[in-house]
Amino acid sequence: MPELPEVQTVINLLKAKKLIGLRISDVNVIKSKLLKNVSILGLKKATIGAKITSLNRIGKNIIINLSNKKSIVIHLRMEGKLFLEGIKPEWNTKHLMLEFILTQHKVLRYYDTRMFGTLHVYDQKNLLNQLHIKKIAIDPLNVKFNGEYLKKAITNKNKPIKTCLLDQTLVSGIGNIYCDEILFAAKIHPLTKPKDIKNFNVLAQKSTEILKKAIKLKGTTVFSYHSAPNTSGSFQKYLAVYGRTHQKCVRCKTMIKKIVVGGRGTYFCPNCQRL
DNA sequence: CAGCGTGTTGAGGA
DNA sequence: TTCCTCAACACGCT
Repeated sequence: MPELPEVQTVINLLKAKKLIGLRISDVNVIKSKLLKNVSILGLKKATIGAKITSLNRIGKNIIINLSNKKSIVIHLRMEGKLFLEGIKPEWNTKHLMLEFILTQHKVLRYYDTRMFGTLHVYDQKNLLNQLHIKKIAIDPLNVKFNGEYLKKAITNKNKPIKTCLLDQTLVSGIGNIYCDEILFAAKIHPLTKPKDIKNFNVLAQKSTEILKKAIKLKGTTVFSYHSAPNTSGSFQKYLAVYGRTHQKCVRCKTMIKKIVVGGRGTYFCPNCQRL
């Protein structure tokens, strides 16, 4: 379920395992469905021989910058996993889609059960002009993100606040789980229309606060998320509403309700979060 | 066996 | 044109 904290955790772990500085010596494409704007040959030409120089994140996208001024952009979507391993795979290879063979006997492997993930290759100088990258809004960790930004971005929208927070072109990084947690923390009903929101500052603060805490805890492990083999997050211990249908609200003991908003399962406390 | 799901896109409707 | 909703993607789990 990688949302911003899980994606950031993946990046943090890749850095901790010293991915930066390694050179790509070969590429094995097992399932080419992952490749979106390059052929297998194109990917090989663009990456073999290049050194990995830096890693960063745009919204939920992982950006791998190379010494030849190319960037590999990976989006994990629902179930993607990007692990830095040794020669021997440390995960079920049934869902292995791609391998970057690296120096120092390391292999960067991409696994994806549902094969929804995407990989693009761009020239670094063109990266920010690519439509699907350019349209991604700032995330709640950005210094420019605050109540005023949020108000400006969403106040004229006519869809539920929950749907707005999930729209990556308005604010990036938030997914279904943290969205419910943020709205609970801010005491806002998920169906509230943006024009009825009184305190955008609280909403913005809670967004930043919750994502930061989740990064500190290496993300949330529910469904199948793992940031690395043998590495789970622990934020799930702090989930206040997500997945807690028919359990008591941690604040007021009212039963948590589940509804569908914009096609997504949505958990909230009918007492703390009123329309 | 049927239904559900963490994310995003694009088709179609208003 | 612009905004919004919802099915579809592919597979494992309950």
